[in-house]
Amino acid sequence: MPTVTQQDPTDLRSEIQSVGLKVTTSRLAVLSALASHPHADADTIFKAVERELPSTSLQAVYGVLGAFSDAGLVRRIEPAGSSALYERRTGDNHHHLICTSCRTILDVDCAVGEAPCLTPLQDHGFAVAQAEVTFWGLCPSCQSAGRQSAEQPSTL
Amino acid sequence: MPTVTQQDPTDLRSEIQSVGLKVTTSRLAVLSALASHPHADADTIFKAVERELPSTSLQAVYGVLGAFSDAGLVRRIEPAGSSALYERRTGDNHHHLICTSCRTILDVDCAVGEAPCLTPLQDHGFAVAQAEVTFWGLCPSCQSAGRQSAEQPSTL
DNA sequence: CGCCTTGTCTTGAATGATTCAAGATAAGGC
DNA sequence: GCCTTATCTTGAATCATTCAAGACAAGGCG
Repeated sequence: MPTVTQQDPTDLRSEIQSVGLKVTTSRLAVLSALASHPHADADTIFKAVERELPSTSLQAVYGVLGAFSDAGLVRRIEPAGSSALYERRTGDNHHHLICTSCRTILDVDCAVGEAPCLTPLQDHGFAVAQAEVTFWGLCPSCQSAGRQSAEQPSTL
Repeated sequence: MPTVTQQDPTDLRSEIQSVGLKVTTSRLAVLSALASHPHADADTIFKAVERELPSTSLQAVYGVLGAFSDAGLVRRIEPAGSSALYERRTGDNHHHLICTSCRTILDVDCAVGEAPCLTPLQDHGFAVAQAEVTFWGLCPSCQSAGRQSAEQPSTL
């Protein structure tokens, strides 16, 4: 087998096995593609995977991403105005900083330690399991280019 | 004209005028429907409006909601797994508490005063304009019914 | 080491939310 | 009350995502 991944394939393999999923070339390729595309949608991952495995179908990518999400291997986010995006960094409840102009996405550590934002002011009796925080703003390069927000500006 | 709204129609009328939009029966009906459906999607509003104005089209509702959003009259939110939802409460950057089982949505005041969460730990040079916070959990009645989360549980 | 079961992938098509476009209509300034 | 222009109606297109049926491959077992 030629060099298929930028990362030790053994790691990817055992990562998939550790959650009880069968190891397939599609799954290895999707996991590898996620490493180089930290916040990618299904189609972006499909195009990346397709370069190495031309027979791969978009539906297979959806299937793999779904299985990975269910298994907790990847995290699925759905920012307003985007299709679903997938990322490998899981389990730390980090948040996101999204540029309203170019839609660059960066990770932001959880604002107050471990699970900070977990407690809203009024919980209305809910058993809160997660707080999802998205910061919207202009990234440095869009600021200097004088670009304006395309979304999510009027809401504040 | 018969009684069309649960709320003083004059208020609705001036609210629409105040943002420089023409006052139409569709717009009055949509704004009124939003009062009784605090976090409704376009189709729900359409069905409510249709009861009073049978000639109304879904596309008109989309158009009205789009115009209201642009004008800042209503706020559009897109929680993961939902279609777009609209609410009248704007300008206070409040947050949302969503039941992962029945998808009930409640408003939560901004966690730390005025615009608290506005400052992430690392802003990466972004000009942050808004912080959007969504709390996911089980509502009281789903807890006592022993229901489980349908979404968004594995991510924490 | 090869078979068998079962999960996964391919192909093809359906769904649902949302948007686009063209012509008909109504709001509101004059 | 008329005219301009924004809005609404009707009809259709788009996009992400999911469903379904059959072909295929992973990995446990003999």
